[in-house]
Amino acid sequence: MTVEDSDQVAQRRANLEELKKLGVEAYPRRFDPQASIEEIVRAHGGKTREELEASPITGRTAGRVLAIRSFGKANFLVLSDGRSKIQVYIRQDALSARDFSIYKLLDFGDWVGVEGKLFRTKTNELTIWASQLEFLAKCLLPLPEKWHGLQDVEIRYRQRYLDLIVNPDSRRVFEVRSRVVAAVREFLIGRGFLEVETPMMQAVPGGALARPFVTHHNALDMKLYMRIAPELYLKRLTVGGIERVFEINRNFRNEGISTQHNPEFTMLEFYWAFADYHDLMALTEELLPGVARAATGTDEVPYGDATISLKAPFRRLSLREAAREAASKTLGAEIPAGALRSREAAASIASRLGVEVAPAMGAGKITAEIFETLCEAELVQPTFVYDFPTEVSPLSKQKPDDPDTVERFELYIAGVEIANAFSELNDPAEQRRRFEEQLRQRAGGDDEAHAMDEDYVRALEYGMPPAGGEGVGIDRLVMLLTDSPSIRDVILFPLMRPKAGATHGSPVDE
RNA sequence: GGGCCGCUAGCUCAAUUGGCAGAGCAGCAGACUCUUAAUCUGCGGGUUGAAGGUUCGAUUCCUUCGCGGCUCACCA
Repeated sequence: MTVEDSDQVAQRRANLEELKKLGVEAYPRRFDPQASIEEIVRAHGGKTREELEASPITGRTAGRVLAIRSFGKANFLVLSDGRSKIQVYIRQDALSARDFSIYKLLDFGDWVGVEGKLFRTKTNELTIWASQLEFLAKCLLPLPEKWHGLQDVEIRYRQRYLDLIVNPDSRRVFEVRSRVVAAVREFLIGRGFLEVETPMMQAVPGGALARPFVTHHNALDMKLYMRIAPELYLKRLTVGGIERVFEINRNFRNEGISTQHNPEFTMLEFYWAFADYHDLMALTEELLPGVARAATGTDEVPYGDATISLKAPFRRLSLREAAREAASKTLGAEIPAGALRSREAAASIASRLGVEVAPAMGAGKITAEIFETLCEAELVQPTFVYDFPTEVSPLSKQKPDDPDTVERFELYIAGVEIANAFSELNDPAEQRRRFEEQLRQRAGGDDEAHAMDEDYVRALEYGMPPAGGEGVGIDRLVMLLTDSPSIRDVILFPLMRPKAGATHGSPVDE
């Protein structure tokens, strides 16, 4: 039996028909609430019974019916606007016969508008004593149970609207998310950054090492890629003289799905002319605690069993040193400094650690693998991991005294990479060499290696100012700030495999 | 893609060794003029994710498939 033909739905349809017979419009055009439920509760929730009697207040609001408690001639509704709830007292002798008939035909989930004086019941609950009841929309399908709510995570993700109706915590997560994005914008705009939008569909997908989604433009008959990063476009804008620029938008990567990965995810990227990666660390130490306070009220957030302090300064850890120390500890033998610089030594250490080494991987990539395997999960409190091998960083600027190392850091919190930043490579000749090296990697079977982008190199030839650039995973930041274990908990409509027979989202224009 | 786990009424969950598929909430009928998980009385509600197999008999055991969760790999 499907939901749609259950007896409960038949009953709801019958109640709707009864309403129509009474001359009640089933789907009226509008209602004019004087205030939302949230606003009424905020404005008057602190008033005592005596205060409400002394200076009567009329409330006019609307919401979804989440509970009905009936006593014959005296009845209570609970209305919700998704954030707050308010009780409505439905008394037969206070309402017109029509309005009381509407009450009797209500089902859980229906939308109604009410008007009446605010008072406190014997049990001291703020309540609207309804003098008017308007029917606003029918809920034809039964809602999840009122006490346990909706537990089935699959339905929570597929039918987010149900989750939002019955699980206030879910609503809270997306309100925090909205405040995070707003706070990031405010922070950057306040420091002179210009917000822009760059192409989501690109002929050459670049700016990250990842596999793209492919699509096709009919009129131009050309292959297009959903972007994996906005990086190369934003840096073109710094060439154009936009010295501080940022974008908050979606990236698309055709890779696995996990608690930390959704195929489309939201990224902040910003570029700051005349700054380097040290400046970016300092800015990040301001940005994150500020955003946390704006979104949640605190910069010390619970996450799982841990309490994460986002207060500056963050710990700093050299990637090679972290990998060397962790490997020494795991193997029980001190690895000499510099050993990870040699491919032979690095490969030997990796194989002893059980880290897989592909033939095309150089010392740098092997070191990065060792770091990810041994260290990542241990970095619970905010930690800048800095100075990456050049091999894994084709767009970053080298250190002046060490061409095998670039000025790059990643910020780890709760074992997860939250941000990735570097001093931007702006030497076109060196950039071309890096792209060519990536092409060799690609020829060697690495289909995540970076593609050549001739126009980007040309842009650098016009002169890009020295700049620092950083990407921050907004979804992961929101996970952290809402204590959410899965990225799907912070994305309203995460990608799900369609159910067999489902028509939702099927293409109609082919 | 691999491994492990799950899928039973609208929702949340039971069901002993393989032996009549149940409860609470929701729904329906009734009582009740301040309840708040309201209460009380009575009544309906199932292709146990799908298809096969074993068996006198399958929610239970076996096979395949679907969807999901966790995890490993890849990645941010």
